[in-house]
Amino acid sequence: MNIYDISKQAGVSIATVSRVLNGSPNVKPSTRRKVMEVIDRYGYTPNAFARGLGLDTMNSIGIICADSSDLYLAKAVYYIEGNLRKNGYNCILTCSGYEHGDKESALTLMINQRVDAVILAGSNYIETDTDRNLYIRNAAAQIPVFLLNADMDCPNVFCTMCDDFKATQEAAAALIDSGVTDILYLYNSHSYSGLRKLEGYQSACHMRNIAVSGELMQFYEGSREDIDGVCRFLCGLHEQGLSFHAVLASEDMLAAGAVKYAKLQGIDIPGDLAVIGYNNSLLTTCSDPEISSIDNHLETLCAQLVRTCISVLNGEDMPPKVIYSGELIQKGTTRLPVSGSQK
Amino acid sequence: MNIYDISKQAGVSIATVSRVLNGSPNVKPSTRRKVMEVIDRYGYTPNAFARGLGLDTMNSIGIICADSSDLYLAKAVYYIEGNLRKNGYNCILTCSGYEHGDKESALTLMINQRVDAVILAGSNYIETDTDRNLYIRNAAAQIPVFLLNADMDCPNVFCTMCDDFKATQEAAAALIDSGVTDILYLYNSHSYSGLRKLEGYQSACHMRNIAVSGELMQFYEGSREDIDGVCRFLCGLHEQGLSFHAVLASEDMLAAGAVKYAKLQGIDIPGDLAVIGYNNSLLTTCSDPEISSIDNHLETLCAQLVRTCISVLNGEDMPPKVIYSGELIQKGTTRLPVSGSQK
DNA sequence: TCTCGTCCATAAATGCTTTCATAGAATACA
DNA sequence: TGTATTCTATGAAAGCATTTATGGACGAGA
Repeated sequence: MNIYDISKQAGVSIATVSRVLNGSPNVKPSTRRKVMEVIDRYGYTPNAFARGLGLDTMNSIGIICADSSDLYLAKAVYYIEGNLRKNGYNCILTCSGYEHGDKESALTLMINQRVDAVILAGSNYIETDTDRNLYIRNAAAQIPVFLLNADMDCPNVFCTMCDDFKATQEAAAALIDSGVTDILYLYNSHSYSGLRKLEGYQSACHMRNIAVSGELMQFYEGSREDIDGVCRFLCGLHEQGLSFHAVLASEDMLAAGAVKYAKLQGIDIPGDLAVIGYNNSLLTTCSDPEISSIDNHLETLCAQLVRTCISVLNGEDMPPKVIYSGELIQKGTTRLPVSGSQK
Repeated sequence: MNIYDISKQAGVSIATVSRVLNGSPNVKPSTRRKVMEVIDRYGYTPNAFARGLGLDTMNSIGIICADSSDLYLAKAVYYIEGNLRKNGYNCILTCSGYEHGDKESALTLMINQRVDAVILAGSNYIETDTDRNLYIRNAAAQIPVFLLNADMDCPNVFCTMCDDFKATQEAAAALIDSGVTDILYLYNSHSYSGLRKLEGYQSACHMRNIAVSGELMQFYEGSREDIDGVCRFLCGLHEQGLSFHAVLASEDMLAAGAVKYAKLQGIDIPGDLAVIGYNNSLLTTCSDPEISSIDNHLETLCAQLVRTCISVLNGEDMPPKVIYSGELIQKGTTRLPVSGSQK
């Protein structure tokens, strides 16, 4: 059943059927009714491929993320998909993993699929070595690229992000102001935002005239799901005699590991160890005590990102960067004066 | 840059370019080289829409789930997407929410997008009122439909599931055998698998000659993210004087709430309260003590589902149902003899 | 010389959108 | 009231970029 069949049944040309289908105003009401009646009778829906060929779009947008099962990225995908759907777009999802080459080929595949735009969810697509971002520049030469929580200067690349630097800096400063000078910064990603957070921590130390010790910046290499691994990792540091009275983590799961570690060692939280996570995810309320965490307003970020995306696709001029602030949500693992989260 | 341009540059016809592109054997090696060279030089990739029109497929498969940010469904989507990608398919993701009408329209949209097949991830697509499953039957009349963790008898519908009934039954039986006769069954979904689990609980009670009390089967209506809400809910039951020495939950987040409740009330786990969750998700290791949980081998399920899907698309005859067993993973919230998890 | 196989070009088919042209109706003007 | 002008509604046909069925040219083997 194609547009010819419908046109024949309705006694009009295919052009008229097409006009009816696409809501063109130049159709006599009686004709429209006649055509609609036939369409309904046969339950006809236009062939999306043919439509795509003619219009050079199928209204679909690619979402690439490293791992959509990650608590944070899963939420990002969910919010992005929902907003896109409301705007009449559908989403092609690909998980690229964390390997550089795989990220690149995922992007190429998307472009070959002729998506209208591509969204890279998660900052690990941007590297500090700018040469390695070349594949994104190449992609942006073909279709608009939207980055969530990453920053890059490139025409046709639009960034929507949280100021992770500032949020971490403020949190660290608040910890220092509360009297803790030995904050362990714990992170598990060399991604763009991962590094920005690290810099925020360092900056706070500098501002407060505290020496930044390499030992107090620890990189956790284990799986993102292995909370016990984090716990063991911290126990190891403990045994080596490393002393710290706060853990500032780049991700909630690391903070959850820190809480476990403290309990195992009989360390009082937040009395003897303050813990701050990042993302304010479900994990923070599952832990005991609940974990204080920096919320970077993911839902807002995603809504804004999609808004930018839609506007760009509509040919509007859009700012290349939109930056939001993060906010420390205090729960059971800190006891800081509230000003810590204010700007 | 289209296939005509390439054919002109290479001095062959477009048919030959197409043959080269699609790896047809009937091309002289020297011709193939010549064409490939031009293709590489111009970085030509065939237009996916035109290809789709000609072949009536773009090798894409729809994944519909209620909420891809849910811990469990996010994993499901991740595993399914990964397996499909390995097989050369790409995924169009839609989150339908839990409303009946929205589920139906999501499915219709997918079909109009001309996906090759559609995967419904999560059992809430199947309802006990079979009339309400009509939309799935209609969909299956057009393209193959694959259900994860749900059961339905319908041509062109293929089910891959865990035997949630048996897994819950065994867990409940093990609890009873350990001396607990007042098990609170806590659930938050009337979905197919939600009900199967409930029946498993009831069956175990029957088998062990324990009266099934309506009060001991509690439905939690709150958000799937509100662990504290579950805690409050249980505190409420406690205050009403309901007595129970085990919580068997249909989902880990409910179990996490139960653990919180016990701590708040000073109830010893697992001594005075055993807790069993379902899905064996990240939440189980975040909680303290870690939560014993039924693992339904989601990764295996998804791999099998995709295998079935690919086979069906290749025209192979496939069994309409594949059923796996669940397994109780004991952690800190139970102390049962190990045989509980064996069949 | 006939047959067969290999390799490739021509052309039809896929199902839409859209431009262009035009018939007829409606309006303007004398 | 008749003619010129504009609008409205529609059809014909030209894209869009592929795949594939058909058949022809050519060379090799019998």
